[in-house]
Amino acid sequence: MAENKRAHLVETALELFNEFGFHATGIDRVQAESGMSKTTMYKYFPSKEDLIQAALALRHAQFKTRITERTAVFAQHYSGRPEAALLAIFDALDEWLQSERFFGCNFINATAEYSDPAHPVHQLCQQHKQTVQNFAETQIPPLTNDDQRDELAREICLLIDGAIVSAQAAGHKDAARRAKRMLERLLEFYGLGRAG
Amino acid sequence: MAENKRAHLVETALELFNEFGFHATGIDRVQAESGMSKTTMYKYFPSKEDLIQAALALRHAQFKTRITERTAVFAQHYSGRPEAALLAIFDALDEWLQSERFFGCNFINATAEYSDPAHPVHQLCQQHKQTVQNFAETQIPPLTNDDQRDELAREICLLIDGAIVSAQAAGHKDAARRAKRMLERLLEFYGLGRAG
DNA sequence: TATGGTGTGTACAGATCTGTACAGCCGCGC
DNA sequence: GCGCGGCTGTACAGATCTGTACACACCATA
Repeated sequence: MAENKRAHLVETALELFNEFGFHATGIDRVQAESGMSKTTMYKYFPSKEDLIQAALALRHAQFKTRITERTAVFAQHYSGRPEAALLAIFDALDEWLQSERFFGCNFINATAEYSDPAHPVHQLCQQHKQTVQNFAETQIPPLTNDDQRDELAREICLLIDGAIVSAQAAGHKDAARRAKRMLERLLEFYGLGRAG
Repeated sequence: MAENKRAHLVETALELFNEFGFHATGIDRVQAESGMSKTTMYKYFPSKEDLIQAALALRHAQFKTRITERTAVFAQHYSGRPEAALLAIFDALDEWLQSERFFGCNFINATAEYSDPAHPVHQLCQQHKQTVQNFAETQIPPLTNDDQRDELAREICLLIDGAIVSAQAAGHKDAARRAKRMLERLLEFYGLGRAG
């Protein structure tokens, strides 16, 4: 029961932080929506800061499993093509952007509220983005040049972030599909496209 | 003097909102840093919400003049090329991302704190992004197809937003230059590149 | 000198936020 | 039954936030 309570608290906090932001979400509201007492809450998380970091850690874990799973599923649609996994990343992204309760990337939103690079929250965001880049890099089929791998991975991240923000701020819910088309053209440049 | 005071208030508020976010920045701090009394402040802006909207309006105005001017300047470096203005947009972006006090796009940050699309602040953000897209579209050289113009403009916006977030959240200060390289390859697809 | 517009300085009301204190309840092993 | 760990419920301290009130100062113009 103990870990259960703790997990439920973090999940509730994550949802609220995601929708309303970190400063705008009060501890009292997390407590009310989680349905447990303030005492219990402060037992597991001695401060709001702890709760914020736990929520981001949860989000990071959720992301890793989900992106891995969904990418693997969607990659099957591009049977045999070497760039299958890369395209599948954007199908998974599309699924997310179109989802009911999409309020942008928690980590992007967090950097908006914690601009100081020395702040722990900001650093969690940087680590998350690095993880995304690493994941993208592992999905890139063999290339002659290692620098190219790194560069392509960064370009993919740029497209991902661009799609997220286009969907969130401009309301372009089809942004992931646009990013995917852009990627396909870029891959041709790297000799990885349909023509390559 | 009157308009002067008002302008100074909005400028101070904008800087603070940009660095620390909207909810985390208190009225008292704006008042203290602006150096004027609370009474005067509330005379010009009856509520914090008014101040926020005025700050975003100022940012929007600043953006429009700056992007127009800097793009015109940088476009001269690509003398005669039809895609000159498009490339210049990313030079102007680069200048911004590299600047001392860069804390991301105010409007992206605002949507992080005001997720409700019906909220006035969120709508200001959407309008801003639409303006960017319109500006990009006017910089596109003649294309046979109007749908292509619209699509290319959206792709440019996606690259811009991606670059901003890469610089802000991942710390990739060279993101604008990466986005520009990506654009150059995309332009070849549209028959607008060096090869086209 | 009188007046009115503009701004200052500050105290404060009232709400809300984080975090603490403390009395009590419930279920489970002994 | 009894003790005890885990949880509840709530009151409250102390800080901070938005917004208001009010007395006063400055200064141009009549």
